[in-house]
Amino acid sequence: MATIYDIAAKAGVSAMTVSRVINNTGKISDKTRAKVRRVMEELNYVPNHVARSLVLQQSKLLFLLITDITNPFYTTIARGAEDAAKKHGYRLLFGNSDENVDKEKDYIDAILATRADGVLIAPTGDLSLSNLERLRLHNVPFVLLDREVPGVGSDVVLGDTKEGARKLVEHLKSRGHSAIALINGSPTISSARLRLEGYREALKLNDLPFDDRYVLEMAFEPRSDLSEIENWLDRMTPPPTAIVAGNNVLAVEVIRTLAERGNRVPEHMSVVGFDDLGPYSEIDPFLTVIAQQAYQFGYLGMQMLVERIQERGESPLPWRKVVLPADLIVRRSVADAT
Amino acid sequence: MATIYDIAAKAGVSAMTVSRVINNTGKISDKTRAKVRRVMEELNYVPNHVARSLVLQQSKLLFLLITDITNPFYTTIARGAEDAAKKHGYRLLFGNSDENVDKEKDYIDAILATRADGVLIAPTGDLSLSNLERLRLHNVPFVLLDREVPGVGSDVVLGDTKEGARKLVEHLKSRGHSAIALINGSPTISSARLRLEGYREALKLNDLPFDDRYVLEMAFEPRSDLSEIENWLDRMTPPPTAIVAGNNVLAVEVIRTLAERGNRVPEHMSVVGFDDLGPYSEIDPFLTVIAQQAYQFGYLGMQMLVERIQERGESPLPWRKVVLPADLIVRRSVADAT
DNA sequence: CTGTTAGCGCCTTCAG
DNA sequence: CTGAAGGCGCTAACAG
Repeated sequence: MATIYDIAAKAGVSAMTVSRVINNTGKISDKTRAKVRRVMEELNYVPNHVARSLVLQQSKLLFLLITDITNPFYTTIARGAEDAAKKHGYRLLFGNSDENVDKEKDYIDAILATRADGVLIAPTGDLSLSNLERLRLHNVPFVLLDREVPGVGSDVVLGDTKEGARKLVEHLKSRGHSAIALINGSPTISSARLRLEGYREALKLNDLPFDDRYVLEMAFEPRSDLSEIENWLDRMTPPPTAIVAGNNVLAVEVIRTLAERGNRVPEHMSVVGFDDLGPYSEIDPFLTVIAQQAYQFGYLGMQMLVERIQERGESPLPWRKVVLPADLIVRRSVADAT
Repeated sequence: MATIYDIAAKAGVSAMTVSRVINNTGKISDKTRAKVRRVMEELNYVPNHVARSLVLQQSKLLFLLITDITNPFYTTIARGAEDAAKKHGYRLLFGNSDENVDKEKDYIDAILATRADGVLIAPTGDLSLSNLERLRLHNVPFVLLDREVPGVGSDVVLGDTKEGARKLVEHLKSRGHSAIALINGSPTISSARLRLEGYREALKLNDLPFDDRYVLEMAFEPRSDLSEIENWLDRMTPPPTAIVAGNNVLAVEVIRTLAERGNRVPEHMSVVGFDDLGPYSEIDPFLTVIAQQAYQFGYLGMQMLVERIQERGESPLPWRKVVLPADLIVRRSVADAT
C-alpha cells in the first residue's frame, strides 16, 4: 500500500505536507492541496491507522465486550453502542465473552495490547473484578453494562431490576397467582442477586409466602442439558402456577422444558421474564416480559465512556450510575389461575 | 505503559533480549529469561500490538462484517467465526453493516486503515461490488458469506437455497397446500434471487401454478412499516393458504402482520421460512423452517480465509464455493389445509 | 547466547 | 506556507 512518502515523491512535496493535507491541519496552498489530493487518488492511498496510533498514542478505537452475542438483549446494546461511538468519531469493536471469565480475560489482554481507548463491558460476574482491575491499572477507561462488580468504582448502566421484579410479581398476583417460582441466574452476578431480592421483596409486599424450593439458581448461558430445570420442576410440591425467569435465555429454557413435559404456556403454566426477545417476542405465545431498554444501555454507556476518555487529565467526575426503567410488556403468556 | 526498553533497563539486558523472551524466539539462557519474565511481571508489561503490527506488516486481526447483528443467523455465524479465528491465533473484530452499502463502505475503509489481515463478509448485495473491489485492489483476502456478488471471484460459503426452497414447497404440498405465496428479499441479493428461483422450480416440479401476485419482494431488514405486507395480503385473491418467507426477519414480520389482522398461524395461515430463529424457535408456534448451519458458515468461512492469508505468495488455489445443506425443521406452524 | 542498527508509517516540533 | 529531524514500540538482520 502507498505511504505518505510515495505521495510526497510523486507530488513533489514533503511527507509533512501530505500529512497536513490528510489531516486538514496547518496552512496549505490550494494548489499543493489539490495536487496532493490528486496523487492520493491515483495511488489509492489509505491512511495507516496503525502508524497513526503508534505516534498519537491513541487509537480512536473503542471496545464493546458482551457476554452473549446470540442474545438479542446484548446485540441491541451493540447497535446502540455502535451509533453512539460513530457519533463521536470512534470506531467500535465487539467481543463476546460467552459468560466465561477466562475468555473475558483473553479479551482484556487483547484490548490492552491493541491499545483501545476505552471499553464498554458487560462483566461476566463478580469474578470479573481482577479483569477490571487490570484495565484500571493500565488506565483504560471503562463503563459497566447491566451488572455491577463489588469493589469496582466506575460508571455503570443498569436496569431498574427491583422495580421490574415488583411489576412482574404484581402482574401475576393481579391475575390470581400466588404460587410464583423464580428461575434465576447465578448469585455471582449482581443483576441476578437484585432480581432475587426484588422477587422476595415483591412477594412480601404482596403478602405472598416465600419458599426456598421455588427458587432455582443456575448459569445464565444456554446449555443443552435441561435436567436441572426438570428436577426443579419435579421438586416443587405443590407446583407453582407461574414462573418468573431471570432473563430471556432462562425463559426460553423453561418454556422448552415445560413443552417437553407436555405443559403448555400459558394454559398449564404462566411464565414471565426479564429482557425481551427482540423481534421474536411477537411470535406466540407472546411472552410477557420486562423489556430493558437495551439500545439505551449501549448508547448511554458509550456516551459516558467517551466522556471519560475526553476528560483525561482534568479533574474527574464522580462515578455515575444510570438506572433505566423496567418496562412491563404484558402479552399472552399469562392466563388466569384457576 | 511499560515498553520493552523499560524492561530491558531494569533487567540489565537489551531490548532485543526482551523481545526474544516475549516471542520465544532465538536462544536465551534460562537465567536471563527468568529475570526478564520477573521484571515484566513487576512492571505489568503488556505487549504493544500496534508497534508490532507496524513492523511486522500484519496485524493478526481478522474482520467479520455482517449485515444484521440482531439476527440470530448472523450472530451464530459470529460464534463460529470467533472459534475458528482463535484456533488459528487470530483475533476477530466484528462490524455490522445493517444491510446498508454505505455503512459497509465505511467499514471497508476502516478495515483497510486498520490493516486487518483478512475479511469475512456477508455483503449487503450486488452493490457491494465496488467495496469488494476495493479490498481486492489492496490485496486484502476476503471470503463471502451467504451471498455471492456477480463480478467478484472469491471463496464463498452458501446454503443450498434451491434445495431448501424445494423442501419447503414439498412439505407444504404434502400437507395439502397448493396456493403457496412467497415473501422474499430484494432481488439485488443473490440469496433472494436463488430463493425465488427455487420457489418457482419447486412449484413447477410439483405441478403447482406460479402467480406473480403471490410474490412480494422487499428489503430484508426489519422495518416498522408493515403496510407493504398488508397490501400484499389484500392483493392476493384468492388468498394463499401458506406463505414461504425468504428469511427469519420476514417470517416474523409476516406472522406479526397476520396477527394484527386476527389471523393466527397455523390455524388461518401456514408459514414456513428460511433461517432459524436461534434459541427462540422453540417457542410456540414452533415455526417450521429451513435451518441453515449458521455456525458452520462462520467456522468454515474463517478457515478458508485463514488459508488464503497463509498462501500469500504461493500459487493460489482456485476459488472455492462451499454449499452447506438446507435442513428442514418441521415444527408446528403448518396445519392441514381444509 | 546477546547486542547494535535500522526502519515500519506517521506526526510533533522546530526551522525556514 | 513548507520542510527536516526525531521518535512512537517493536523486530529483522547482522554482529559479536
